[in-house]
Amino acid sequence: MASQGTERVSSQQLSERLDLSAAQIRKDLAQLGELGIRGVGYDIAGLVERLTKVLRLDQGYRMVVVGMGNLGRALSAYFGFNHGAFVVVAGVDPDPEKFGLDVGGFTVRPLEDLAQIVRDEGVDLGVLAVPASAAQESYDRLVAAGVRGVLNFAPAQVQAVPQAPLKSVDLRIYLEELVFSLPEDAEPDSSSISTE
Amino acid sequence: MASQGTERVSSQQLSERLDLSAAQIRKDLAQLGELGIRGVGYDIAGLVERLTKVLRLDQGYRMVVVGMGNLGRALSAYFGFNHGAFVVVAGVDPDPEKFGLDVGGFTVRPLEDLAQIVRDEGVDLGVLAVPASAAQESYDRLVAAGVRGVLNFAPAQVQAVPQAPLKSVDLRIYLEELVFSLPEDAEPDSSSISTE
DNA sequence: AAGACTTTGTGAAGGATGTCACAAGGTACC
DNA sequence: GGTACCTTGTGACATCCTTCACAAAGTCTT
Repeated sequence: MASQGTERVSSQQLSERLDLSAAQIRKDLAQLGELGIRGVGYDIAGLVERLTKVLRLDQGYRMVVVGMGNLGRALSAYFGFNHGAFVVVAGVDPDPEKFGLDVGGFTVRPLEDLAQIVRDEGVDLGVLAVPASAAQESYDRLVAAGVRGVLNFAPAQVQAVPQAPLKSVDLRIYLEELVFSLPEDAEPDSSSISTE
Repeated sequence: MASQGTERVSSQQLSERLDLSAAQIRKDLAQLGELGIRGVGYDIAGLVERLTKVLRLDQGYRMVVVGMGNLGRALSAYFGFNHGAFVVVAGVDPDPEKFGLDVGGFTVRPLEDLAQIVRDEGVDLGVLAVPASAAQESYDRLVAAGVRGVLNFAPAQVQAVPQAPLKSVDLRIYLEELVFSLPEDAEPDSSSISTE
């Protein structure tokens, strides 16, 4: 909305866009202070500014991607092209054949250089795009190198420490959620689920 | 657990693994019928079987990936290697330079062939790995071709029809959630959030 | 400037969700 | 077989979250 030049928005309009009730939106936004003006609505620029600050997106975050396979390269491109608060500054891999490979923006460097890269580049966050078997070790390396948080795409249980929060994203879950939301075409045994 | 040969599990053990209360797990599982045995716990094989059925993962799902850029290829590999309920059977792209490109398992085909591919290959689901600007059109094409559901990775608002549910995954959200969970090192203006 | 119309912020009510605690049912060991 | 010990399933309770409804506050038109 802001990029389209709109100046104001009502909770009613937001509710339609976000598929929430208008009351819900007002309650939520009121938590951040009195952002709206009665009879008028919310100032979009003001909302963006306040939310950006509350979500801590008013500062930049520098990231390193661990694992430069298909997923690692895809994530680098996905996050790297972003002109927002996030920028991928480096990618590492244990495979020597990948060293020096250009992935648009930077070249792949050895996993061993991780600590040095984090220090030199001022890296804040790590992204795990490694096989499940290497997830825990990679997380530990990132923490030892000094990152403040880690986003994990490996389907593995990783034990985290409080100094470096871990957020895991298992893409298969979304496929499972999707098939569960599918309209069921004549599935007779579903009656046992929806008991009262 | 099943692949490790464990036979039984208690709600207590599950609660530690899943970071939920034991009572919560019992309440949830009890919804699916009396799966456990008092004094013993839950039979893992039985749980897996019941959950697989309830989540509708007892049937296979064939998928086509639209957009064979970095992300499309990564997702194909990610989902395709999966020996579970999901398998990627084809990938399409509008760019003629990509036609015939081998991405492990299949070769990239023209976007125009989509309808035919869905018909011939018995495709159930579509995966959108296209730029945001092409998301809506790609969704419409998938629906016209006859898929039953779509998983969208483009950061765009896509209007869906009830016959083909849409699930959108915006990877940037997870970065934002991660930074929000970061321990705040001396942020003085956060006091206005946690009022009372 | 007065009245009709909007739209926010918010107490109160209602609904949904999670926790507690215990009876019922099962195992294991002597 | 009896006793001590587990563990599930579940009503009752507590807590959290959402919706409702309306006063307060602003705009616009005449």
